Amino acid sequence: MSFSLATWNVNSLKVRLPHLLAWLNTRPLDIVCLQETKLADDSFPARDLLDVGYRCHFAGQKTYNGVAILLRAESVGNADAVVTGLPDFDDAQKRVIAITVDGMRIVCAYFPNGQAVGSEKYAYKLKWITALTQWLRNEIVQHERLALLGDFNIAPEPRDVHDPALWDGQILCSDAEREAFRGLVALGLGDAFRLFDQPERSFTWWDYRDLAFRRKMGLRIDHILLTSALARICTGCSIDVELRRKERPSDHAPVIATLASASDGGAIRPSVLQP
DNA sequence: ATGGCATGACAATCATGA
Repeated sequence: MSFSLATWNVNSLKVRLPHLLAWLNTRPLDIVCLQETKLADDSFPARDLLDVGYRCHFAGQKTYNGVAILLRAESVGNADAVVTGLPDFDDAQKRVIAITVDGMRIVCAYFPNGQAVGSEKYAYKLKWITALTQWLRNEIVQHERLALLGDFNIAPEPRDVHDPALWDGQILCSDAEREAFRGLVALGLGDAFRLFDQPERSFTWWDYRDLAFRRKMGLRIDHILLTSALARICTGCSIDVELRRKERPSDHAPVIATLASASDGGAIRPSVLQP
């Protein structure tokens, strides 16, 4: 038996709801983290998702940001210890929701974009990531099995960028952002995608403009990070680019990680977490 | 240096994204 975790920046859940429902019908993922829902909580389509078999937890606002975690009722238990927002970081922007379910801590995050290196939004981005990292340091102590999924708005390495020279030092690729990403990894988290051999030019976001998707001009900025206890039972991680091909797509494609169920005993493959 | 495209709020442009 296996268990799947996914993350997808939908760029408006209102517009992308048909895509999401069709996707979940053909591919029954167990836990799905969404970002940029852009919906106030009283507008969240909980009914439609329940009709296709998912219970939802969400923290949203009108127009901007907004995060949600969907749980497949058939295979996943009830959520506990729901947290929205970062403790000790006063912020009106809805970017974080965390739950405990089936012995796992699931953290869904929409990192700030940062706009431009040196801007006020860039400073906010770095401060926000510092607050996230501080909070997770304690969460990881309390939850051996923790997954951080979301739109990180960081391309961790040059190979995560279609044109590394063009993007070098730019927003999403600056030294401070990449250092912040390594700071999260240093908590004891592994990038699930890099636990496995992957095709070159694997990306999760492509600009709507300039036929960027068709020209394979993308960035890998959406990630699934796992503690070693989960990385040990992770059997695969991939990007579902098919959703980016559809009519009126999100500019992001989902990332999916597959875990062996705890009952399988775990030791599927050795941990390859970086020190 | 700027716009390209998409979304939402709002009612013609503007903020934001990455």
